[in-house]
Amino acid sequence: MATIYEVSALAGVSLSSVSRVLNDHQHVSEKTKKKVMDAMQELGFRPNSVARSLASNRSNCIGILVSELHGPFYGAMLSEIETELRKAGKHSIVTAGHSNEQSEKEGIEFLIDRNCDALIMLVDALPNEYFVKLKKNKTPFTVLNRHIPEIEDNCFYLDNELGGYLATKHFIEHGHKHIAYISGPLSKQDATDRFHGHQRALKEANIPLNDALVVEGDYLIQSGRDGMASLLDTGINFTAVACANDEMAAGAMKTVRDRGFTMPDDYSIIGFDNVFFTEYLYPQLSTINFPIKDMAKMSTQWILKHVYKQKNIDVENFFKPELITRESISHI
Amino acid sequence: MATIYEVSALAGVSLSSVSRVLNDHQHVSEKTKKKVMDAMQELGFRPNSVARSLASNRSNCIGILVSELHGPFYGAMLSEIETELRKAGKHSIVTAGHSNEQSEKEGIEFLIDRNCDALIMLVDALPNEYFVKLKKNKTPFTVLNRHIPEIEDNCFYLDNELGGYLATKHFIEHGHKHIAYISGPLSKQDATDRFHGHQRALKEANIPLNDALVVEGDYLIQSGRDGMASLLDTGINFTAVACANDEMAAGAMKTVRDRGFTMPDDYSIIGFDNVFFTEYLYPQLSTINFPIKDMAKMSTQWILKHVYKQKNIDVENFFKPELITRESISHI
DNA sequence: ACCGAGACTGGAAGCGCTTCCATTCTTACC
DNA sequence: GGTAAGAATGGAAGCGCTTCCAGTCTCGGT
Repeated sequence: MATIYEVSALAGVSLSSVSRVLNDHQHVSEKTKKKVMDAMQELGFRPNSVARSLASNRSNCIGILVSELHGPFYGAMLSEIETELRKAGKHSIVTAGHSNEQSEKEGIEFLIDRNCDALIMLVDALPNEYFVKLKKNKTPFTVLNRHIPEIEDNCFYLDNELGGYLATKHFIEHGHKHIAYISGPLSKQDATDRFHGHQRALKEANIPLNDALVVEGDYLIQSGRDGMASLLDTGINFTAVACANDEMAAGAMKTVRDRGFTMPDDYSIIGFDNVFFTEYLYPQLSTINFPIKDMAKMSTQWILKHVYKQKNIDVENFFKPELITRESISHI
Repeated sequence: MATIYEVSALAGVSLSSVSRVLNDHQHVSEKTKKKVMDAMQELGFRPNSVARSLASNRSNCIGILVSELHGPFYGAMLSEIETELRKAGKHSIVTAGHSNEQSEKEGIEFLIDRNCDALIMLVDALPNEYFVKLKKNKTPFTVLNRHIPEIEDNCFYLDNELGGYLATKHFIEHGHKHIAYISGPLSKQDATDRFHGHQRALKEANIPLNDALVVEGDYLIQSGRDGMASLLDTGINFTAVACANDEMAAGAMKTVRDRGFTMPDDYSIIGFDNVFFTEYLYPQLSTINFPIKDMAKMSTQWILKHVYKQKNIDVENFFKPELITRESISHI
């Protein structure tokens, strides 16, 4: 691979000049610019981005840390960020944190050590204080699906409580009074928020919360199956079940069908997130939309604005969930 | 961020010694090792990986190029690779090629320019010759889901023809004689291979191929819906439809149901790939297993063996598909 | 013709690390 | 005690680029 030296030699100009045209600096005459371009062309020169990054302390790379690389939710997010970044001529380096404090930390350090210009993170094990401290570092960052009061501007988050409320309220409006709930892991903020929304809707309708009708899952499909099974096993009468995410809803639907019941006649179900496969399910799953793509896009806008100083960018940190009505809920 | 200079000063040893302990070289006494470690600890030193990479021409990073960052198929692959790599203390830099020749090429150059030690690619726009040429470069690589005869060792691929054969043969064994086919984009090798398998199974059973019962899709769900609709609209009698991937199968199922038919009684359906959501569908989709995780894992093993010289690694390039029987196929 | 303000260009010092080479220190052994 | 092989260390030259600084050139204005 040719280096800038060879280009400079072939073009008959100095290193600095080559560097200047490489970086599109002002104060380079058209003549030398052309000479350099031709030489680059001839040599098939491609700048070594590692060297550039070392010398300039700039990488044009954004580090992305998500819990997992698979799954509909993270997939949508990654894809959106990558697309937006590429439009702006930036690149993404993505790594996974596996919902584990140690490996989340390693991931962040890895990205910083690779000289990323900024970070976009969606993680759940690291505590808030970590991010508050991290802000003292030089690498700017953004946090998704999390509200950290001390660094609000860096956060992009959804009103999860409202989402939970909307879901259960929708059931109530359809005449349901006995509503079960399969929650996410209550150690996570979004899970508790969603659950609180559920409780608020119940309270508003003067329906007491029946603890026996609440089970805690882990956001994975199996826990939806198991959760629904144990709900059914209680023998308590209920007609609807709100799930804290779509995966668990899919699991619950499976159990309902395995037990010989139908949906939505015997049981109405609602999910949360509105991931792509909710439309493939039968019946199609009503759910709460989590505008992850919008949030992902917005967080890259934030970076374009704050890190690369692009103008005319408006940033919005707070997002509202919306009810998506499909076929999984019946009137009573 | 502290540099190696400060460590060397604090520890009272030379730069070289610090570097030696950093790289776990032989010929460093326990004493100086300890001094250096302590100094690093005290300064919270973290090596600048960009500088290391520039100086050593090694990055401990593997570049990964996939068509898209979302989707069940790529997600599974990315996740598997990242996990395997991390186990070996390596990192991944992932980028997307968007099934577009230009941007695939850019992606590859980006990864090479970032000094990746090796590449893992799953792309479909770039022609075979590109990879044959690429092999002359210094960066080793691996290609998934593609058989390029000239560089067979670098390829990890599935017997797609066999998969197509297995699917249709399964229908035939269940008494189906009128079998429709929704293919992938026939410009892609895997799509034509799968289709050829379908044809072979038909031929073997002395069933003539009815062109009117073949539609070409693009592997996306909508084309499954549309494909099934136009199949139904032909008015030709058929009882089963083989789809070249699961997404299109999900789309086809949707159309079947929208038209008021049931599965598997009115129509039997089979997919291809065995992505995670096939189990969520109703009826659960029978399909052909594409061992993408195994292939992803194997290709990282290849890299560990050839790039990082790890021993005791056996590499297998060729994978066999398997039939997964679930609920979407009836006997006739 | 002269001056100064920019425009343009080149030189050279770094960015933070690795690694080759040379030097010094140990140790085992005769 | 002397020697040589090998272990341990330090010095210094890069890796390929950016960027500051200083010097040269150009040109309009007087």
